[in-house]
Amino acid sequence: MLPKAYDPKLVEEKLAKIWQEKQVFKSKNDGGKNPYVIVIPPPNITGALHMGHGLNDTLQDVLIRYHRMKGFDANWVPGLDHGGIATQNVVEKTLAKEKKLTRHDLGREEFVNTVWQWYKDCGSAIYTQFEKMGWALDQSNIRFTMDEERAAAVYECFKRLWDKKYIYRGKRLINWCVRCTTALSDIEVEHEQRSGKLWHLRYKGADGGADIIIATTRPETIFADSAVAVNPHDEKYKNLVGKKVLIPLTQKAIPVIADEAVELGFGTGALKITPAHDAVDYEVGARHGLEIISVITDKGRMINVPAKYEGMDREVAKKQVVKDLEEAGLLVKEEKYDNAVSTCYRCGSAIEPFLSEQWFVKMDNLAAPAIKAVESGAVQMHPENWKTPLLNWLKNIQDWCISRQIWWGHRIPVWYCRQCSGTGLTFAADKQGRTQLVKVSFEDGAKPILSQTQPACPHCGGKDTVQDPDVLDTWFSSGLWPFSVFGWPKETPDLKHYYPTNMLVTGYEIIYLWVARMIMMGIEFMGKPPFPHVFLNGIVRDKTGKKMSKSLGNVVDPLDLIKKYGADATRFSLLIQAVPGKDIPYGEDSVVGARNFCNKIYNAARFIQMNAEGVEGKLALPAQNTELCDIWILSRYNKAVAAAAKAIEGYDMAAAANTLYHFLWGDFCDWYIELAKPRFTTQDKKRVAAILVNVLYGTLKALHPFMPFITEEIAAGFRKFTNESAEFLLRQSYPASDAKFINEAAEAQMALLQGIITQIRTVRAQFNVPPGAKIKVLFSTSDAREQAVINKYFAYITALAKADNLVCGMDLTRPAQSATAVFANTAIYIPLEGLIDFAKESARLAKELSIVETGIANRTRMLGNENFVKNAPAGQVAKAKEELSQMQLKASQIKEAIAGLK
RNA sequence: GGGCUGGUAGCUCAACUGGUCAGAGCGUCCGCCUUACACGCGGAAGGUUGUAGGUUCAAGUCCUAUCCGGCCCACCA
Repeated sequence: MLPKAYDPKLVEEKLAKIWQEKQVFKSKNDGGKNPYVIVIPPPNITGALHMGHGLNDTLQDVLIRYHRMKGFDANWVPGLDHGGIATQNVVEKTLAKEKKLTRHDLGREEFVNTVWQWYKDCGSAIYTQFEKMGWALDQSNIRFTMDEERAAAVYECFKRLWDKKYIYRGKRLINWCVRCTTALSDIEVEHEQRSGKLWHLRYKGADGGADIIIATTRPETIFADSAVAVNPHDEKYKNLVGKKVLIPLTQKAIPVIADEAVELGFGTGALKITPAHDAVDYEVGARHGLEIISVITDKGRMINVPAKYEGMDREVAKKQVVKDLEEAGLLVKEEKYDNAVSTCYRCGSAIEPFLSEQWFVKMDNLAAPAIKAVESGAVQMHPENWKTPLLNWLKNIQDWCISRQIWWGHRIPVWYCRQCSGTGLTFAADKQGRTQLVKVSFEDGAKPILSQTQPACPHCGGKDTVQDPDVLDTWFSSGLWPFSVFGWPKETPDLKHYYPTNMLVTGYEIIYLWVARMIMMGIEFMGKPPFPHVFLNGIVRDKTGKKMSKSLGNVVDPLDLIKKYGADATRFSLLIQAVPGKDIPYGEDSVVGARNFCNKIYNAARFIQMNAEGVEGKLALPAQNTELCDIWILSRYNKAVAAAAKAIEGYDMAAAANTLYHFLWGDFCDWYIELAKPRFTTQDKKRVAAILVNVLYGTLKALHPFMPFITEEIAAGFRKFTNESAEFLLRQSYPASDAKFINEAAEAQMALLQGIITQIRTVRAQFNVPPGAKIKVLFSTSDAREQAVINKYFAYITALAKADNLVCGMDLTRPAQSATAVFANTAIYIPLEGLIDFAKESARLAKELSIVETGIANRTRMLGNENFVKNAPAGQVAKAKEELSQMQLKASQIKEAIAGLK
């Protein structure tokens, strides 16, 4: 005898191993089957997987397993992302915590080695999680964005873009994170409303001219001011344009200029122009040929400022400058002001607009065909409402800053010669006398060397070449993922067979960072978009709807859930809430519910097994069935399976999971199994067992993509009754719905019986009839068909409503001392001598009556409205008529019952 | 400033192209250890579908306005 409760621990670990050993997840590129391909959004190696991965990858797993069972060569390509800045930050933090070292203590080479070691540890932890979650990922086939093949792809991509002159180096004002000390691309910057202050400062007129008051949120940058700008149409300042004013604290004279960028009416109408530290100012400065003065270093410290402030942190300097301005009487006003602060998406520090030399990719030519692909529907977003934002982004695309001043990542494959100037490099000695790369310029025909490994200089033959110190944006390599995973640029058989992929499943928060880049790169290098469909999943939030974050302490760890409830329950709890595109508020109660469902499946199987064991041989589904509940369950089953498949194909996993959940728990367990119980002692035994086994087995297959472990485990025990030869469900076929089993008439008959049974149960509960007591019931109907059904299936009512001595006839009289219920056209009389509470019964009936009367009134009004009769579809009118007559009958029966009470 | 999105039972969410009495899970209440399952069984209570108008024979579903959330994009100091 099996234990009463399902214990996932006993099966999950075992099956996860067997699946890998027997290579159940391996795809076979042998031309036999159509491919169905999904490349995994490679998780960053920044730590353990979280619930977001749990959802995202489980959705992919459902699609992969479903298509595998549908006969496709389903290939879910596993892999990891090196994660650039994010990973470097994590490793640096660990290093600081564990060894009190910085990356500079280790030096670049040693640090990079440390990260590789980290990758090994963190990576293998992630692989273990893949297995524990039951994801059908072939572990022998893992890719990593930094492995050799992917590095080759990155190099090839860089080279081709360089050759097309899409990649260039330029001095620009870029987004700089002073904590990570690196440049970021525009989309790596987040905007956050922070409460701050707006200071009004007095800039005195030079040579006795008028003063100007400007408003700024960044007083510490006044030392970098090159001008004060006003709107050209601003009457107030018209006479001042061309004059000079003095920067407070330094008395440096700067011109007053007119520029449209200044908005009339905002603040004081005058804007200090600081080209080196503000994007707008940079443009204004360019238009007016202003001097660019940097006063903040890459670490966020003050430089080129009066000695007093030199070396101060920018935030400290801000306070000091305000204080000094106040003392100098030049601070006119200080007001509260909320403004959007740009922050680093990796560490949250305030971004500093920073003038520096960086590598860029020119994007407009890459975006154009991607726009076309999205507009034409060659790439479709699900849900569709993301199409517009994606298009808007592509249409307003900015050049992509791809260089990062960090150590972990693909090094920019550009080399310079230290022996000649042919590669565009200028060197100088720094304070310590080390030779530093100071300036790269490809003007004057200088050409750098593109190479993955150290080359000799093609210009002078010198061997003293040095590689560009920067690394590429981590998204540069992930943009190539859908084809780099198949070995591109090599023309491998896999590349041919599996590209383009069928589907991308990812979160909407990385549409621009990743999805858009893949589309552009795929078209550029492969000639085709990498996938026709993008399925966007929501974010898993905590149960109050907040984003899960370590700082809030509301993070749920999938591994904990697995330990407590099993992987199937963890998966199912996510899937049943996975409405396309919607965020999921996640609480532990949902996984408890899913765990209970697992137990329900297990126990249903246990029960069926107990009763099927005695039966010899196979249990084929009977071709002909005459018993109502058999016909009914087969009809329900075939409908459920069809609905589940349809929902999966529409990416509505919540609908699919719900359908199967309710079919199995409701129809199958609550009704069919209960009706089956008494039949085990009759001639019907083998037939019932056969239907139970087959419907259960089919349902297990239908559920397998959702809960792979428990379904595999149970199905394995039942396979001997079936004709299945394949050992694993993944190698068996997804159940097909067979229309010949769908029987609306049987479902209607069964619905009548279910309704009647429920009515009787309600009455029993209402009047506290002892659960064991059998009660007599009379059915009085005016409908011959209903009479026939009830008469024929007395047994169902006896069994499920604990009734006895049933009598069914046309228009019977209501016995005294009985409770009355009405279902369809049948009145149900339950004699309850001594048990009945007349007041209670009267109240119950009155309530019932009022509901029915509302229904009657509605339908009478509808049918009395000639526009309804004229305009509504004939079916609707007939339905209303039918309902009206039934309700009228019901009302009269209830009235009669009320009148007869006593 | 532009765009997207949501406001449905105590909670979390469903409801296909407008058409039964708006559903489920959890929670609550009542009764049950009925020989698969108390991680269970049976039953009940609970909703003017944010608000105000409109279109329609018919609206949670379409339109307008409005209030309250959430998100994304954008160079207003």
